Amino acid sequence: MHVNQLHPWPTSVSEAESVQERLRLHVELTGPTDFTTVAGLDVHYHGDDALSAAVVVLDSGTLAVVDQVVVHGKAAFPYVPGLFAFRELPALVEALERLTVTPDLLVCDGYGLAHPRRFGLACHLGVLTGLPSLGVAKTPFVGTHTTPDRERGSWTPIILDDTTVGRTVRTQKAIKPVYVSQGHRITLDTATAQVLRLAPRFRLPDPIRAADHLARQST
DNA sequence: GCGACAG
DNA sequence: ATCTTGTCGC
Repeated sequence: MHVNQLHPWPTSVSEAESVQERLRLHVELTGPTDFTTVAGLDVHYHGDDALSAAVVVLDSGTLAVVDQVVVHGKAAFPYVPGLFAFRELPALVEALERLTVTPDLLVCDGYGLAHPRRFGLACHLGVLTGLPSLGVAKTPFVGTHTTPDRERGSWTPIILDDTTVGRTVRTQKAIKPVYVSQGHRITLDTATAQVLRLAPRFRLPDPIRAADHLARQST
């Protein structure tokens, strides 16, 4: 698939923050509710700045693998909370470009709207590709929230500056919740429903698990 | 001011 | 994220 090229690559924290402030204006918070194929994205780090970026496309109904790509590269930015996306973006974009199919939804490992400038990795990948996207994180990052009930499917809002920016979602009974937020061209209801549908058996959605496994195995 | 801070 | 041992559960 084709991905719009990244704008002048930031070389400082302030430049990276400017890129986020500019691109965030393109985020759309409504979109389709159903998807034929779904891509999971994840990155595995080795040593200093070496990394493997994996994308696995699954059939949305059967969860069978349709296509997969691994790219080996280097972190493109130092780790700075809030600018985490700049580390993995070039490798993930290259992996997406090498896909033979265009997925209908990107399921990203990290945050989307639940971000200090409302523009986490999931938003960034969504805007660059033009595809619907959502973020699933394993730990809280910004905002306040309460604990959801222990039943699978229960959730609570994540609030930042009096605005809902995501949800804690219990994907399995009595298992730690995940933190879901919108990326691009998707509603929070749809993002929540998709995460639950894609995580029928484990804490994390199958597309992310598949990408995680592929990135690890590729070492 | 200090610590914490997606991966 | 990674490092590494221990522990729990299928």
